[in-house]
Amino acid sequence: MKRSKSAYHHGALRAALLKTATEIIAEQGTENLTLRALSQRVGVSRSAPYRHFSDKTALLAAVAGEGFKRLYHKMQTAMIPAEGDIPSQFQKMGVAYVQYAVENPALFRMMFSCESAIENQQPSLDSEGERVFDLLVNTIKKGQEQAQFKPGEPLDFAYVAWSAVHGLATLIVDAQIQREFDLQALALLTTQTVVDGMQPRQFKSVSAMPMKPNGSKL
Amino acid sequence: MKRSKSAYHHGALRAALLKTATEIIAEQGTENLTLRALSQRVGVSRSAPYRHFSDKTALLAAVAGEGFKRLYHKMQTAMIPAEGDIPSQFQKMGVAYVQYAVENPALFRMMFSCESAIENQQPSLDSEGERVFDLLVNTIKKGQEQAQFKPGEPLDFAYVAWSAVHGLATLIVDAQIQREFDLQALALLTTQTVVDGMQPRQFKSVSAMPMKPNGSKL
DNA sequence: ACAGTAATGTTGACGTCGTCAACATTACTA
DNA sequence: TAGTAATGTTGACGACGTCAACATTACTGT
Repeated sequence: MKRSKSAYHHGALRAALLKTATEIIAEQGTENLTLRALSQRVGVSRSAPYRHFSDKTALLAAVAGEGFKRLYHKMQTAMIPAEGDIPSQFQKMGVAYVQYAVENPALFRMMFSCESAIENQQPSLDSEGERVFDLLVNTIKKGQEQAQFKPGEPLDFAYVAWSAVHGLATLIVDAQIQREFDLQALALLTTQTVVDGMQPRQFKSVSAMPMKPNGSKL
Repeated sequence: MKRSKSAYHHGALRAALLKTATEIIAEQGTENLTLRALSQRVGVSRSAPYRHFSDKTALLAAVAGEGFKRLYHKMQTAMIPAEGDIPSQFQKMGVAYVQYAVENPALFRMMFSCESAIENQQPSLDSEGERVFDLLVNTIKKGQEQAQFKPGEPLDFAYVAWSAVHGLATLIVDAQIQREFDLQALALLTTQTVVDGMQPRQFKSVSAMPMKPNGSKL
């Protein structure tokens, strides 16, 4: 642990690379992240990262994994204060999701563009993302048990809800929705609309129709 | 138009570049599109594209513009058969949107990742996208006039609806939702949920959901 | 304590890419 | 028909990701 003398070995290069890469991505965007510039900024030579990551994509995947971990944490803590009120929990998760994207636009974009490019990187990436999704599914299930949400396959509704907030986040991050807009209000309206759309019909007549439209694989 | 003799001048290079670029993007993804490979495939030398596009980004922007044009057309024709029934029009637009993304995953992704990178390319790119959006806003306005949708700023609801279908499309395109899933049904459920969420509070329930238990692929 | 090996970091080099300048060829217009 | 604009080509440059060969340090068993 002698950090003073010969600094030939960095000591915590992997972590430093992840941290600095995240910074550069936030500052200049993922497409402007260069392994050489990253290495230089960390104070190491250009091909040192290859001792810790098989290639650039693997490094990005690791950064994305960190991003998912933080997103998961943010969503989880956001829904705590709404304990008991499922629709409110639901809404707070969604707003936190959008907020995370607004706060980390380039990272957020990279998180979802890199996963499909990698297909099957180390499991951490997928599993982190799945934890967020499970959180959503479970909330929907609980809402259905409490008759706050209409019946139906929770997985399908989870995808619907995820689509709504993910779409809003993506549109903001891709500058399709100007940041001057009241994004907070828009996120609330989006989640509210989804919640309303999932609400069971108050005065139902003949509908109900426990739809199970998912008549295909999976 | 002597195409037989000396083919020093291509004649329609710009169009050929756009066409072939679209093909390569569909085949290998945008990140694997190379100006050199594109030029070679068109049968022209590597820096010929620079006579028609200031740089690679400009070419991609033009391809994206074509993509928006086709998306707009697909949505517009999709809603025609549902004339009069605003919610149905609404839903058909959304499903067409998702379907377009499923059919052109790489192009769809590029269309939205390139726009923010370019900021202010030629106006065609933005305006094409705005035409799609205007279509959505007008449909919502009409729906509100007919009391099919609850009152409120149409622009906000348009963003909500756009977010829902765009999110679904993005998640599919980014392989977050497996293609084995019944995407048609998911698109219908998504649009239906948004429509329900935008419905004014009332007692009667919506008629049966137009779910086709059949079509597993769009 | 120390040799030997694994881990980690460096340097040089290669191939590919986007891009530009200089040049060649063709189209078009006065 | 001359001359200029439009279009296409070639050579070159710098930046990038990546690898092989090498240098340095950490760590292990004895």
